[in-house]
Amino acid sequence: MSDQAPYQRIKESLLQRVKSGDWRPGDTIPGELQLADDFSCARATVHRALRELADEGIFERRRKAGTRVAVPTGRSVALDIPLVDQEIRATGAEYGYRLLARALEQLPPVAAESLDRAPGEQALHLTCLHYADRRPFQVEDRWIDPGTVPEALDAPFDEEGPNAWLLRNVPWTDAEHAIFASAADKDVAAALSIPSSSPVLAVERRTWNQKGPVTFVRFFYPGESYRLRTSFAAR
Amino acid sequence: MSDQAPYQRIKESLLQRVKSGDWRPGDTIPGELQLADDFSCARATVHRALRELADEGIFERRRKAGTRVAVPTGRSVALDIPLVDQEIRATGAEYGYRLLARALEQLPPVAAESLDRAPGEQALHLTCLHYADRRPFQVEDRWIDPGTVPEALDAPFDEEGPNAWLLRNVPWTDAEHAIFASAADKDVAAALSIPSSSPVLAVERRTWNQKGPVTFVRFFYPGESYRLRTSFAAR
DNA sequence: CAGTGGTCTAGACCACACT
DNA sequence: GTGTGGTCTAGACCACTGA
Repeated sequence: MSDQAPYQRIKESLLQRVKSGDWRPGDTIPGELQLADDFSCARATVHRALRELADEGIFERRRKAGTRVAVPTGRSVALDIPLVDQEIRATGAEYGYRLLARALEQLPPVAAESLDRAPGEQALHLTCLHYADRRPFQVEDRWIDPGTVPEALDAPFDEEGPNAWLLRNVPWTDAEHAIFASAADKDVAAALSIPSSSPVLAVERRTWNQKGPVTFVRFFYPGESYRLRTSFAAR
Repeated sequence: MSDQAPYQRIKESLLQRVKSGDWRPGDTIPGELQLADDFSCARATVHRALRELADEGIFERRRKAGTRVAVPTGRSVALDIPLVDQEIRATGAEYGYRLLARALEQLPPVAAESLDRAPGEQALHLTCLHYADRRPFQVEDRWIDPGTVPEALDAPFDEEGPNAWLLRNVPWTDAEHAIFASAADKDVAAALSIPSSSPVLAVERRTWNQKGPVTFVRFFYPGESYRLRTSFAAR
């Protein structure tokens, strides 16, 4: 269990030199040939360690100039946006689901734009509530494009959430996310059992597959009580 | 400009097969030797393409079992949390900075815990406002640990924001982020020129270096008007 | 046990960017 | 020009795991 690949040991060793302050931001570190000699391995092995650390933002590499320690900025953070049911069960809580509304409706402007359609066109609108230990955890406000996903018109969504159904039936290939804060409107507040216009955290997702826009969804969480976190410090 | 490395072309080619629906989630794709033959290259070249796509969550690989197309879940999203001034200037707006408060104060419970200190101990507390085109864009509420960063006690922070100062003087090596929504308290609301208890998006960051906790900071953005976005769809 | 992915090596050539 | 990183190859051995 203490056994790992050489390139892994080299990565850790190099990272340690950075974390310990031995190498500071801006410093140029030895070249690949030098390091290969130090670690008694092939240049390709050192190269892989350096490349991966550069991908993680630890180093900056330039031909001829060499490899330098990057200045840490608060950049790219890997955020996990897990499936609700898994997220809830992971905390040990009991997961519950309820369909609040399901109807063919005219697309409001935002949803229309996201699905690349004209406002007023019809789409399947779903409102769902996800519970953790019987307490409201998340409200899901979803639009499904009936052009791309005609099968959805026949799905009841009363037992299984649309997320799980879509993953099984209409896998997406592209997605975009946005995160923002807003004031809970009447419906969201009622569903979450919080005062109207309380702050809520909104996670918005648009997905596509090869046929076109699949779905536009907003997840609302009660403010303060829910946090998106970075699983672990990358560096 | 249409020239790229073989492993890149192979990555795109494989990705295309997934995006087009040629290979669907759960499908097992050909083995490395087969693909190496198809693409007329060494197995290592194909291996790199497959490994990177697996790292990106497109494939799942298991010895003996082979490589399969992964079921897309809404998982790990790479979020950019850029430096405020760069973020503002990137939009073409003029960046402005103002120090609102600077004092040695007793740590409130949350900040104390983040800095791994007892509540009531003293730390440097800064409140700053960042403007885009002379309009309030972000409020920064920061605590700096005077044990780890004694130099900060001598820094004025009246011209330069603490973020830039810290990056230059006390690079961190580890960081944790959390994102949540909250109601603007009196001070934040006043600074951002929004009604009290309006929703704000909060980004919280704790950083460490080899000496210990460096800083605990919360950035507040007006709700609705600010969004954290994924730069591009990974898949 | 056999097949698949995981890794390493030694050598080679190339592309870029400093000097 | 020249040194650095970027990539490819051919071959090898290993480790895991499904049949």
